[in-house]
Amino acid sequence: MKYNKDTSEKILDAAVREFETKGYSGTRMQAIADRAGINKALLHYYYKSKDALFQIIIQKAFKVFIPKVISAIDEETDLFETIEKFTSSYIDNLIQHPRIPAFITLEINNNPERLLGLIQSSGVNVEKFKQKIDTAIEKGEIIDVEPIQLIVNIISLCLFPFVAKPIITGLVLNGDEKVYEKMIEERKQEVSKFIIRAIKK
Amino acid sequence: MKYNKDTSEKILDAAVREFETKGYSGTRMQAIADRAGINKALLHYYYKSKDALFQIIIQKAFKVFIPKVISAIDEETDLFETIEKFTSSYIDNLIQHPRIPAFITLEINNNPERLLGLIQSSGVNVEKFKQKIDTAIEKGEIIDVEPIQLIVNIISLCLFPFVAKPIITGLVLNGDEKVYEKMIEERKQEVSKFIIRAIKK
DNA sequence: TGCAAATTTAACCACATGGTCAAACTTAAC
DNA sequence: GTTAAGTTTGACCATGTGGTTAAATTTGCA
Repeated sequence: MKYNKDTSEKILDAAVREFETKGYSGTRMQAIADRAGINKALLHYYYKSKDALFQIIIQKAFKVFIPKVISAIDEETDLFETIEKFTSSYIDNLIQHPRIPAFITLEINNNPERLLGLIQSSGVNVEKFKQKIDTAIEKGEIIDVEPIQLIVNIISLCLFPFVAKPIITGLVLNGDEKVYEKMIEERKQEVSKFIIRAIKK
Repeated sequence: MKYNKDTSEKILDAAVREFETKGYSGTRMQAIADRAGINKALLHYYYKSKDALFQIIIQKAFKVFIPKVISAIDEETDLFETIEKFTSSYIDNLIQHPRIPAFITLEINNNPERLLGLIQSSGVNVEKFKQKIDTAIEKGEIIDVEPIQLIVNIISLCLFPFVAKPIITGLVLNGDEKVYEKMIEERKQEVSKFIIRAIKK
């Protein structure tokens, strides 16, 4: 018998919760242990250091997203369908893991090197998407846009509502979480409609 | 003679730098003192605690933005002009204070209560903007959109590129800061064009 | 110049934090 | 039940942290 899978999972769950809300430096090993219902020494028995635990969690977070992102872009469909598939599946994924964007934002601003390597080596390929945009422009399907601007727009519209959930809920929606959730759900359709309307000839 | 304005400013500058990049819990009083070229006791002589210093900096950050945001929305112009004025002046402001969005995002996810009160009491009024959108729909100037979705879209397109600067620069722009700056500069025009094209009838 | 107030400093404190360790406990196989 | 490996624990340590204090230095002004 080796590591107890159950305990190991419990720790990971607890650590994700703590890191996602408090960030790396705001998270206390004691808090993770408490949340997992174990003691600090056991925590260090399973994961040798705070840094190691953090690294593992970041990697898991990326594994959730990157493959889906890639598959949407890679498919041999036209630009409009790509945008539709990408935004809806991306937002859908984000609904299931809503705290990840804020977490990544937090940490990438704090320690860009640590995360950038991870993202870059994960195989996301923006070039392919740029080419699709260029092709659509040549074919006269969309207006003449700067591919980078369009890509930034798409990412912004998908991600920002998750990053800024407290601001949106508190400021625009008077603190109503239900309205927030409904709005996000609608965005699975609305975002691509909005984008396509903005670029279609 | 009372507090030395110069020293006080130097401390504030240093503190802003530290808090903006490291967040509240990641920031060390010693680091602020070092950056300001003074020692820790003097730091506490000017600002009684880390929390107090942080509070002052947040309030300053808000004072920079809120008034400009309000003035753009308040003007008695039509929706299209409001969007143009708002996005270009907002992005322009962000260019001058590029680290504030990430800073606010970090802290609002960490401690929503502390910041939300501040924002809410600052007099930002989303209702006025909603009404402008409703009016434009009634007049048939724009297609039938959910005002909240449009507002979230506008904010997302303005803010996200600043929040996610390291991701965009690293992943989409191959680490080229100059390209990033050029792209942001162009967004002062591009964002409103994009939005208006998406909603204009 | 002398003095009182403002400013700056080095040394210090209490406490929190990440991490360790040897001992105790569980478990499954023989 | 004995044993040996894996698992869990309380007590502990070194260091880093925000914050204090009393004494020294500088400053403006009579």
